[in-house]
Amino acid sequence: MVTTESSPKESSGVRGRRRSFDVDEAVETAMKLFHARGYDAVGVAELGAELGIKPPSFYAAFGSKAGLFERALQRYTAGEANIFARAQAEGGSVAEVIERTLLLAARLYPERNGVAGCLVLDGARNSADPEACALAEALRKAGVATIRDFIAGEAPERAGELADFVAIAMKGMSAAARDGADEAALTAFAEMASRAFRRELAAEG
Amino acid sequence: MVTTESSPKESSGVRGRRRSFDVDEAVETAMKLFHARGYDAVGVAELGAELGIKPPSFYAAFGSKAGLFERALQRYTAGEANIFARAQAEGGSVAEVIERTLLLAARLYPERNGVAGCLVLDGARNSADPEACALAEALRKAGVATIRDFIAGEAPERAGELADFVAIAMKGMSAAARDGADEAALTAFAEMASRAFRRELAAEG
DNA sequence: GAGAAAATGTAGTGAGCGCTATATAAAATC
DNA sequence: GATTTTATATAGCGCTCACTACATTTTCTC
Repeated sequence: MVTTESSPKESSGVRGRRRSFDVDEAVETAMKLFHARGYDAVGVAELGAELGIKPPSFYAAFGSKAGLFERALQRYTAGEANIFARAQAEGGSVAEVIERTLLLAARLYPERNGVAGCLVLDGARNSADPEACALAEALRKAGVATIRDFIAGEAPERAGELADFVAIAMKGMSAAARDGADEAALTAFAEMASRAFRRELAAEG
Repeated sequence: MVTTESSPKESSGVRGRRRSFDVDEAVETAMKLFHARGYDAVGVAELGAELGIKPPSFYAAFGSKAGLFERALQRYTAGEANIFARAQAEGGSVAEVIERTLLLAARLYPERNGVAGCLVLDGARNSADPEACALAEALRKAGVATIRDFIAGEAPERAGELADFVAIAMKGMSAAARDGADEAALTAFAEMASRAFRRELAAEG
C-alpha cells in the first residue's frame, strides 16, 4: 500500500496497526445519513463508501450496522439535539421550560442539508430491524419519562398526560418537518401547543 | 391444473382466462400489510404468498409494488379511515367538526391486529421508493387542503395555521399510536388539542 | 373446432442486502 | 529481527429484493 501515514513515528501505546479513519467523524457522518433517510434506507455499502472504509474495518469498529446506529443515537442525544435538556438547563417554571422545548424543536426540526425532524423519533420508523427499533424506542421512553418527572414537580396528578401531550406534539412536529414543514409553520404550532400546555397546567386536574 | 372453477359456465363478456383471486380482497390484504409495517418492509414475495398469487399474476393485476400501494391508499382513503370526511358529514361548527376529527383519530389509531396509526401519514415514512413517497404525500397535501378550506369558512385569516395545527396533531397521534400509545392516551391528547383549537379559533388573529 | 386473448405456473434475472473468511500491511513488544 | 497485535484490502458468502421470459392453461369469439 502507498498511504502517507500522518504520524508514523510517535507511539500511541496501543499495539497493532492504527485506524486509518476517525471513528467519531464516521459516527457523525453515519448519524447524518440515518437522520436524513432513516435506518433501513441507508445500506452498509453506502456507509462504507461515505466513510471511506471497507466492510472489515466497518465491522471491526462498530460490530454491526445496528451497532453504528447505536453510536449515532448516542452522539445525537449527547449533542444539541437533546432539546429538553437544553430547555431545562435555562431554568424557569414548568410552563416556561416546556414552551422553550417546543419552540426549540420548531427551530431545530426543519430540513437543513437534507436532514429534518428528530433521529430518535423517526430514524427507525417503519424499520424492519427489531434491534434498531428497540434502540430508538428505549431513548423515546427515557425522554418522555424525564419530561414526566420534571412536570411532576409542579403537577404530580396530571404529569402523565401532560408529558404525553408534549411527546405527541413533538412527534407531530418531527413528522411534519420530515414532510417538508418550515420553521414558521412549526413555530406557529409550537406556540399554540405551548399556550395549550400552559392552560392545561393551570386548570385543576 | 385441477382448480374447481366457481362459475365456469356463465360468460363474463371478457375474453381470456378468469382471475383466480379477488382483486379487491388482495388490495385489502395488501393495505393491512403496508399499514402494519410500512411500504418498504413488506416485500413482493410476502405479498404474493399472503395473497396466494405468483409474481406474474401480481404484476399483471397491479403493474408494480407501487401500483398496489396506490390501490391500497385509494381503498384506505375511501373507507372509514377518512376521518375528517366522517367528522364533517355529521355537521356542526368548525370547532365541533375538528374536535370530532381528533377524537375519531384517537379511537381509530391505536393498534388493532398489528395495525396502528394512519397509512397515509406513516405508511411510506422513511421509504426509499420515491414513487410510494409521492403517492402518500399527494394524499397528505390534499387532506390538509380540505381541512384548510373547511376552516376558512369561519376563520379565513387563520385557516392556514389552524389547519396546520390539526395536521401536525394528527401526525403526532399517528406516530404515537405506532409507538404503542393506547386509546386513553390518544384521547387525552385529542381533548387537549381540541380545547386548544377552540381557543385559538375564538381568539382574534 | 380454430384462433385470439387473458391469466397462470415454472423458473429465473441482475442487483442489492448485511456480513465474513482469508491474507496482507502496519504498528507495537520482546 | 522475531513475534504479537490490530487494521486493512480482496473477494465472496447466502439471502432477499422487485421484477420478467416463456410456456401453458383457461376462456372467449368466430
